[in-house]
Amino acid sequence: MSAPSLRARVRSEMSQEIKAVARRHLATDGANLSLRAVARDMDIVASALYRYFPSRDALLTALIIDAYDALAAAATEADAAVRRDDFRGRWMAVCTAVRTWALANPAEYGLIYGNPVPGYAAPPETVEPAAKVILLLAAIVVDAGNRLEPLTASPIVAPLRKDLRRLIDERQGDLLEERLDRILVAWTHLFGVLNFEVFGRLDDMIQARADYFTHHMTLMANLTGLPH
Amino acid sequence: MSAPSLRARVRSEMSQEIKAVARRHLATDGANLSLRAVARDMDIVASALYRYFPSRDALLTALIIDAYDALAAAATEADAAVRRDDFRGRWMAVCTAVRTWALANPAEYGLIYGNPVPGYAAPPETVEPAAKVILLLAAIVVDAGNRLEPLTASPIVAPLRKDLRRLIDERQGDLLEERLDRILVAWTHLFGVLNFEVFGRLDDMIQARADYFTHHMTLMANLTGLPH
DNA sequence: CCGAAGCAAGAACACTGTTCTCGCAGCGTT
DNA sequence: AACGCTGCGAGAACAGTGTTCTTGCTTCGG
Repeated sequence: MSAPSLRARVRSEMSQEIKAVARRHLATDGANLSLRAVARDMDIVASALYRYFPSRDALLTALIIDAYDALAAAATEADAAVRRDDFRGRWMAVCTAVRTWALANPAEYGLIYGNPVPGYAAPPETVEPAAKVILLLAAIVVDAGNRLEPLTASPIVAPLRKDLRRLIDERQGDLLEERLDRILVAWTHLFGVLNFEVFGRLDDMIQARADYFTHHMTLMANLTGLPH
Repeated sequence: MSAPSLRARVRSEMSQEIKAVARRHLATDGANLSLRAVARDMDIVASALYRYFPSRDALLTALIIDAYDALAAAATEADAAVRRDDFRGRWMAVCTAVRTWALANPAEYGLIYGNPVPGYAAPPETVEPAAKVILLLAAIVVDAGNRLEPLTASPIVAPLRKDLRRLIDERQGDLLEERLDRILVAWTHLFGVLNFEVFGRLDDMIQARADYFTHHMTLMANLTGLPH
């Protein structure tokens, strides 16, 4: 592997800096950041940005991909830091890592879990990191294996069961439909709470928001039958 | 009460039509609809809109308020159509009414439950209709009274308990903290599922989406102890 | 019937994303 | 060493945006 040419290196650094500046603008202007404004911040003329990103949407897409990757990385790292057989510890570690990242990067979180931008279709690079969190949760449950607690009965109707079966088979997983069902409930809830918290819907409702979050995700752990 | 002057009437009709056209544009352009475009659609020059709304943000605000009101109305109506002592029936009626409205008006739903717009602070007119759904759910639980099932134990930490107590007292409600806690869980979950569904995150994951939703909200009814 | 008020039109300003052209720098090759 | 190619930034230009202001016209109330 040869050393990258100087040109290539400064090009990559430039791309990174553009994204960094754009990320800063994201925090204040949300998804409608201005290309010309980030160009101004870099003492660059707006058209120069087009050497690096073919359009504003492309820049946004790059930011979205980075956000997915960063969130997935934070969650994965948190999981890896806990003893493998401490299932509840891993569960809470993943959940709070997602929350911490979301609160630290609310604009980027909003970019990936808020309103989808109008004309925009999620590029294929995002599907794998987007699935990462739920895969981590599922892995914890699978690892818990026969130590899982039995589930409170709640019948799953046939069509839904088929969807669940397909999802399990697609990944060649070893999981009961009922169990995956609860994982989906927990996953849904995780981002449900976070949307409310990050988007400010809990502001003058709940002060003990960390406790609130922990409590919710503990209930979800119970619901999926994670051992105590 | 005197009849409104002709001027006042056409003015109000004009405002309504502006909002109607804007709503149409909302569906395609999302939150960044163009004032000039809605003006064009009405064979009107853009500056004329300023006779009715002082700014684009004001128009968006009006749409947001309308959306809150419409959603609250749909939920209230659904609840009212069910026998008072059919608690689970009322619960599911409210939930599916919210879902039906959200799926029928995805753009407006995104406006009120998606990314908050950057510089924007929710006007006070929105807090009451915004709370409507959770109040309806709470009312169902309160009405169920002593027919509620006991809750699976899950300790609530002191600071969070204080928040719950305050919320109950603010409305002079008759509710245990534990019970309100579960209502909040269900409320969070309701909009968690809907965000995923409306924003397309379930698209190639779950086909039986109505079943999925019903199942989730049934689990939530169980979790809050609604009688069968 | 007349003055006041409400309204729509149009021009203007400061922005935006995007495209195109034009020079200038760095690179590899003959 | 000189050439040309390629990547880059600057600048002008275009279409479109939100917003403001001025200018007339219409409609209303006294």
